Amino acid sequence: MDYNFTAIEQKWQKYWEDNKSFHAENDYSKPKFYALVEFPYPSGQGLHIGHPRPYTAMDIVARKRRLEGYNVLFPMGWDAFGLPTENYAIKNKIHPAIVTEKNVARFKGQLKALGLSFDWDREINTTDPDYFKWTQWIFLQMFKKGLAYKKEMNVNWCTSCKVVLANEEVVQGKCERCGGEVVHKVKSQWMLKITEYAQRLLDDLSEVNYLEKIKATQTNWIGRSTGAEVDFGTTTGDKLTVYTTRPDTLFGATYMVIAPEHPNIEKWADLLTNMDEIRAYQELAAKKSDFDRTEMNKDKTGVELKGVKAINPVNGKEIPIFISDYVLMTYGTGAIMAVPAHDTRDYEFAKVFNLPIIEVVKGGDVTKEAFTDCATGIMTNSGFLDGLSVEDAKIKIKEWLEETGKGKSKVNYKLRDWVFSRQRYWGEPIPVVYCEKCGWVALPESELPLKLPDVESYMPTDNGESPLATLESFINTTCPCCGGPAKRETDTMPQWAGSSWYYLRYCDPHNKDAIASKEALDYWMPVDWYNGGMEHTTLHLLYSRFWHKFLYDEGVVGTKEPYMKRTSHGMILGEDGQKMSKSRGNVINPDDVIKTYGADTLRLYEMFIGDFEKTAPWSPSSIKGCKRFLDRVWGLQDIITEGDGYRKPLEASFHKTIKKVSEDIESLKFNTAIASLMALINEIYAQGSITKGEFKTFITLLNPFAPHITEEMYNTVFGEVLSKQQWVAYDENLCVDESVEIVVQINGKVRAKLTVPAGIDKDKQIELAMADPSVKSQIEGKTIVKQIAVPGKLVNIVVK
RNA sequence: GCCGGAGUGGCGAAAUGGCAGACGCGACGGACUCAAAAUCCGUUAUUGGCAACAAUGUGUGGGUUCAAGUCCCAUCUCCGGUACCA
Repeated sequence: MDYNFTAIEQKWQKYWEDNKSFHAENDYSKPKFYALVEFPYPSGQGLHIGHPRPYTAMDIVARKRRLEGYNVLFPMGWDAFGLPTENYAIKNKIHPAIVTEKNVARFKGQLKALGLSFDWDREINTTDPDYFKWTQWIFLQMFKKGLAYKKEMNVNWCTSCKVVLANEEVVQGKCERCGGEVVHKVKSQWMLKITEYAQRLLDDLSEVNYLEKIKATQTNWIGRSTGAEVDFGTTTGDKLTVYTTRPDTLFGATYMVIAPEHPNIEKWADLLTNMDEIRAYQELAAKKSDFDRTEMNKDKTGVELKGVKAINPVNGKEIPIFISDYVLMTYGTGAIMAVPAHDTRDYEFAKVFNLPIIEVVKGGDVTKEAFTDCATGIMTNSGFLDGLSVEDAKIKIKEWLEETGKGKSKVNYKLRDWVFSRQRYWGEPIPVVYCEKCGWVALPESELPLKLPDVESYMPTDNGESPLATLESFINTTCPCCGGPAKRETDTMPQWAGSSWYYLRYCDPHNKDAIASKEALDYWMPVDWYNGGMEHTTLHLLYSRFWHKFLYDEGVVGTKEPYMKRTSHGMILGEDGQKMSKSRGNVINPDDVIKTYGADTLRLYEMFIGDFEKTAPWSPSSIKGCKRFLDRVWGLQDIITEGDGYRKPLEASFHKTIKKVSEDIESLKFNTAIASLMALINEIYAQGSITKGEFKTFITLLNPFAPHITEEMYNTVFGEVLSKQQWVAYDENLCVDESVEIVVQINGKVRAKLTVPAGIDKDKQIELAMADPSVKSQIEGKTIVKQIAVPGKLVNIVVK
């Protein structure tokens, strides 16, 4: 009963392509549905076996929506700027655009072989100048609004390759490519002020339907905290401002710590008597990579600033100031008040440097450890706060700070601005020039897109500049503002740029005058359902929400949020339960699977493999079960009989299965949807035949999962094209069998099973249970305490 | 440390508080075959029993309930993310 899947799949893929079967119409009167999957990075390795999982899932949703009568937009494109292509180009001295073209062709062929119902007329590519023109345009709008700015930043610098590395290229403190030592180096970088949108990015999570874990991850990443800024005086007459979430513990502040990079150190240089020691510590801290700094976690180090003291504003006491690398310049004010009694890090530091520890909240034992879990405690040793609860003390001290002008309430975020520069070739050029007279100036829009020039080598320069920096003809230009000589920016944008707005371009991908037409955006946006990897939650997903909100403020888009619903899929692991990798030798190639079993089987198996949201190991033997199922489906053609409706013994099963499949697709429970179809086909084979009406329903339900075989079979039997038909309906009333089996429990243990008519009421059910001979004998001579009945399910008789 | 998530047969996994193990894989037995593959039929949580059946069973220990894989408290292990964030 094997079927020729290769011929059938090629036939229907060609039919869909020739007939533009999945073309999203620009008919704005129809109800729309916008289904989106993350566009892939077209790597040289070709499609990974993990790619079809989310793609098939959303393809199923898209196909079902079309059958339900929606105008569906389900597009695909290429996120093609990026490092692997550039590294390949460097190594093989070939233009990255050529590598990209080759990789895209391969990926496209592979995706088409999966029978995914993308609208290929809307294909986009982030490296296409007609596309990145608008990426650059958005950057310019941000630049004009002051959201893009230059800043001196620490970057990762490989001392061996002499290049700037992205964080992803730094593995365990070493360069991913050469294993060389990676240190920090200060470079001027373009930054985007995502922090300006922190509160809105947080607030508007309540308006979207994302998985809870996605919301939680974004919330934690944004990291809002409330507290106060407190001004400490110093013996120099300057003030030193700290941020704290625990202003209530101000009386317990026995010393201060500032970041090694804190600007006040330079200011006080003349007063400090141990400057040599301080300098040495600063150098040590600067040399440390992020890796070393976290490794050094255990032992607190630091140096006291001798010659300057701070004054605790609440009691006028003079306290010492230290520098230590556990205080970060990038968070809060780069300075902290240390309350060793109620903060673990401050406690450790105080122990090392033998500093006083004053308990200000009762309840712990501060001679042994810091008492941090003290939200319900009572204040002590705290002057006017004594006797108050921590909660009340927070309010009172904030009032005091505001009244005395020594501080104020303050909200802080962990979220930091987005480092937007890359000293690389294969990215969008940043469309600004530097003029001695006018500073940084935006290119006029008429000069967009600013294309990448051809260069000799794609290798970054010796001092870490982009390869573009070697091209005098590219760099030297005139200032759009004053007409004088100016130099172009040679940094390019990060890979995240092109993917931050790509979903908008799909709405109107060939528009020459705008990102997309207003009508197209108003009709298609927001994306109704966006599925993608959890790993993009704090980067791509957050970045694109940020850009969308900016475009909303600019009046370009009409919705506050880009995506209404966001779900996530689990990874597919190797047969050994490990991540697939060449070195482990557990990689499965989708081309091989399609050749052996066909695309329908691959799709079905990836959906059947387990809970869509969880990781799942690949199983070469389990996929056979899915092929076997499709062979059995193919065999239905041999047992078709005339007839329209559902025959009695199968009627309830059909209605139940329609319901189950319809609902399960909506909640991503593809595995149980398929299981119910398998159960149904077992019932059909037990009957020995299937009517045309039953066949139609079965084939339609299976169509989103296995589109090729179902198109072929439908076409053979009915002479029509299934993807143009309608989804099937069920009748809730007909989902119940005429009679059902119930269990009779005695004291919670199953003692008998009865067949009763459906729709039976409680009393009747109890009556029937009590009449059962085996039940009768088992409760004989005992006292009935209670009788519980769940109609259609069970009876429980409690006896003593 | 903190934030997520998960612990159920030989394996992948199912179960609105109501028969634990649907569906699939594998294994075992049978049919077809000269034989094998494929296919079809049957069995398959564990223990005891020829059997009807009984007892046990969802990481561990408690609890709530007529009834707990599911709810509550505690605890262990694993996976993912994140981390001197004041």
